[in-house]
Amino acid sequence: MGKAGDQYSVLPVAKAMQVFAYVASQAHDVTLTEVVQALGMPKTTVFRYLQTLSAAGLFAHDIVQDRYGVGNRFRELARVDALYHSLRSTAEGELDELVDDFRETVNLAVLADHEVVYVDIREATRSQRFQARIGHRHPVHSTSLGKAMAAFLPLEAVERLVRPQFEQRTYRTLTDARTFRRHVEETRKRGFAIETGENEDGVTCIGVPILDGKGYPIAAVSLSAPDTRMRATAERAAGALQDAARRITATLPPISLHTSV
Amino acid sequence: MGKAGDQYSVLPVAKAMQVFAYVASQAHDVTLTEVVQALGMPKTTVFRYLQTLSAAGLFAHDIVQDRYGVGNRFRELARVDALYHSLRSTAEGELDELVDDFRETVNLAVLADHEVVYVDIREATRSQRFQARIGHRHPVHSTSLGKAMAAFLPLEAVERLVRPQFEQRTYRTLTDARTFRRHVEETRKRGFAIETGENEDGVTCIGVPILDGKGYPIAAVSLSAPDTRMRATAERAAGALQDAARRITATLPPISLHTSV
DNA sequence: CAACGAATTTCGTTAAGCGAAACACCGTTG
DNA sequence: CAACGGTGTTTCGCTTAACGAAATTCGTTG
Repeated sequence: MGKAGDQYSVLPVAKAMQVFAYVASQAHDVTLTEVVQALGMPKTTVFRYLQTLSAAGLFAHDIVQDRYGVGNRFRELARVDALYHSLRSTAEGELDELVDDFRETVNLAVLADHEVVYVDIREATRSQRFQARIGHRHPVHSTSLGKAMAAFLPLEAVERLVRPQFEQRTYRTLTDARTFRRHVEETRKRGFAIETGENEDGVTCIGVPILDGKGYPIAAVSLSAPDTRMRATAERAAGALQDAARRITATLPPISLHTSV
Repeated sequence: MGKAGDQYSVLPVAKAMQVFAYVASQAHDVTLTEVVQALGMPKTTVFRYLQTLSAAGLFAHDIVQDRYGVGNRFRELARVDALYHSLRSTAEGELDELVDDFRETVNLAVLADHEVVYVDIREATRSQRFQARIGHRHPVHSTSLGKAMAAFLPLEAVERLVRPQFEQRTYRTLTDARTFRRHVEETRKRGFAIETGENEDGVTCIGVPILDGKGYPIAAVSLSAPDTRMRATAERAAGALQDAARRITATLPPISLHTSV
């Protein structure tokens, strides 16, 4: 339990985290003096940390009883993390199998701020020249990942993604709202998304959504390969991706990001 | 989102919590520069916070990829909080009903560090002179709460509670290991615990355990009243407490504190 | 191999975190 | 009713240690 030390540790932060850990692990809401006695820190210091953490929303300060407990913001963060953690850890095995099976690049992504964010990537092939990286973002309209998720969003949510003029990534990129809506609609009926050189010249992608317990698309998996190689395996790929997505859905915790908050 | 401000806020802590919130809400593990760009803080500062939070175990630092993500310690705290939060919020209504029904003091407690810790208390009657307070602790051996939980613990765990000589709280308090084991055994057979003036002169308590999904006693509820008044209602009280405990158990999340870690 | 981007390390400045102590505010007690 | 003990809040100087610019290392890329 090195409280200080680690060369670059910021002491106020480290100590505040001790307070945090203490409060979070108590079954009851705590008082200032209780924390002081438990951790042996000066009263003023603990007071300030409790105030700071409350102001940040991680704690809730019950003014009436003068007690501090874990706050909603913390629970919200924990909920989101639990979902994403579960997503990544159970997706891991599925991604591996897909790579083994198809020897092509496999992507896992979520939707954030109207963009596709890559969460995990398995590269089977050599030239990783133009591959995305974890954390990188691509547009919704030019990726199979984006279209797969959009297709299973409620209509209002889809409309919030629509732009009068989408960014043109390649000469094949769809750029108008009308075409985007049509692609989304086709994807919904088909059950998986196809994107052919719309995001990157010469690269075709098949994407399927990963739905949470409530049927909301929380993420998507895709297989991407050069057009030439993809043509033969597109159908089988779609099936394999859908199977993987279903299995991932099955192990997700029963919480939804869309309903909460 | 008052980042600073609140009179007593400690800036390093407040800013570190921004970093914390950002990292926790991303679906992927993040890099230093990603956080820097997202939050607009100086590189050095963010670096130090990431180091500090990693040292505290709240983050996990993937050295290979140089990425930071939520750590196990955070998840552990979140798990504990979720359980206790659920316990308290669903117990609330039950406690109210018990107080309404019996017009006597009702207690909710957990076991921590070999002691009974009061988590919630409803006082029906006037003289709150000697009532416990939230966060206060009482011995296991002298309370119905403690005996109720001990009775449903595995034997090794019970033995860890045994002392050669227990504290004598009243002239009726059991003080030897032998008697304690006998009480625990009787409580297990009976299904609820009785304590008559062993913790406090003239006060009788009936306690029942609240079991988690795995059958471990995570908490206990008790009804306490003057000996005289309790005699008549003891049987009915035990039944009502057991019903309440069962209902609380049913709504608890499917996590156990005893298996994890 | 040069050049870039990203993470670490150094270092001097100065702001601000710190904690003792004083203060205010109960609820309690004799 | 007044004194008390225990809590939370506020003040106030001291000095520490947080800060961030810049330099450095490291790895990657063209």
